[in-house]
Amino acid sequence: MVIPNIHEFEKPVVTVDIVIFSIIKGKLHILLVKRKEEPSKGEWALPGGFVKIQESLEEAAKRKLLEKTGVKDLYLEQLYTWGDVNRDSRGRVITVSYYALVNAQDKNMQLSDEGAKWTLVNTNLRLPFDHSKIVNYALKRLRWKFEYTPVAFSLLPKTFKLSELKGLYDTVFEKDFDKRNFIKKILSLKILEEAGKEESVANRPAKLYRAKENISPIIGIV
Amino acid sequence: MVIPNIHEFEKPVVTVDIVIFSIIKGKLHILLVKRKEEPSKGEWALPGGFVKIQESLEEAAKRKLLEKTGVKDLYLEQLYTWGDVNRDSRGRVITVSYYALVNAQDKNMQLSDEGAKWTLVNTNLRLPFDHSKIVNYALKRLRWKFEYTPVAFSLLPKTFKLSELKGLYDTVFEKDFDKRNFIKKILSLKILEEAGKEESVANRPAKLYRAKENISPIIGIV
DNA sequence: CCAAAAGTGTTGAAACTACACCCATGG
DNA sequence: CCATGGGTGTAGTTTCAACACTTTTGG
Repeated sequence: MVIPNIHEFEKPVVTVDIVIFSIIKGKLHILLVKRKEEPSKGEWALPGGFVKIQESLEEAAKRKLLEKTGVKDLYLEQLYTWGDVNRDSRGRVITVSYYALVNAQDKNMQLSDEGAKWTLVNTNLRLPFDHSKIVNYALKRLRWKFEYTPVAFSLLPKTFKLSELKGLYDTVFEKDFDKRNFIKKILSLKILEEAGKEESVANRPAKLYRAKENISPIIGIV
Repeated sequence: MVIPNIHEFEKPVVTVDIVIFSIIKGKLHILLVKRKEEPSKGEWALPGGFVKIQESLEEAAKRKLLEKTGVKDLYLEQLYTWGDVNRDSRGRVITVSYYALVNAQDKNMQLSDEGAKWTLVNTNLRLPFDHSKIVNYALKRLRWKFEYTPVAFSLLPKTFKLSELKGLYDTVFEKDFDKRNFIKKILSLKILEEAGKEESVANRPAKLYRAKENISPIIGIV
């Protein structure tokens, strides 16, 4: 068999960059890391790195996630691939961006080192490279996913109160949904099942729910 | 300034592959080209090729489109990036897939050569590499876009009859939408304006419409 | 006058919005 | 008994789905 030499071409470098979302104190945050190398050394940027020749894109993203957060099982989805010629001063670098949802209560969760921090999401974050664009894009996608799929549960512990779920939607959409309508809508989807009650709280204890096992991906919540 | 040598890593090859949709005789087709090289030489596959070191991903996709169809201005959108380690027998090849919508009535449209053909879309196309997966993914995205955005007009001539627009939705969704409800819905969106009447047809002439200039991207049609 | 495609309204069902008060618990 | 957050129903409005006949034109 003739195998043409596809390696004659000058090749770009391929990286992955990840927007890691989590809820900290009820607010939406993303993980940033302090860059250890030029360019933009010392600045806070999205975690990411080179794709090894023997790992798939998703494997590369998972490897980075594990390194930075210690968390293995989480929601991970490809976002978009950014390939402008001059997006990186070191040369031609194409980056495949991903976003991930991690549950901050996860017991395995721990930031790798002092060079990582959770930052409140807002659309005016100033980040190096085209990372601001990537974050804004991730936020759009996250909202879309929340609206049409049951992805929200990835940001919550296994069992949760409906008020926590509503709070999550409130934060993600920067709205204050109507409590009664929200609960009505969610329950009508039949994707939740009851999972006991809150205990020893200083007020009426809330019912707990969990997501059913095989819930369909498209729901249409908002 | 210190510029670390990011070129020490073994680098993958990056290509673009394009799913080019068009409507031929009222049916949804995609463009396939006959491969001139191994692997899968002689088989029909998606048009695509290497990304040059000095062009963006989108430029690469546009270049390929122009080569294959002669059409310059069209709807082009990135789909997904496929990066499994063994997706190409020649070595590590990452492909950024795009889809494009071309209006088959476009006067610039002409297939480049005998090595290209329009093929009726169905979900059982057997194509080399992971191209079948890419086509199915493109079809999903196309439906979503049709449902929520006014992208359909990219597949029609500048002015068109509502029955043509409905026919397009019928094909894309493999349904037969109700004529009255469809027209009601489309007109209620106020994204169309009247543009005269059909002439010299053997039946009642239809009103023609065109898409307004600045229509918002999200509509919710179906 | 015939064939062909265009055009046009109504009704019942379902989904959505807005809105305010009582309940259960711990301290 | 008080403070805190949990829980619940209705009515008006809008959107959606189903459905069939008449109109205009050229031949």
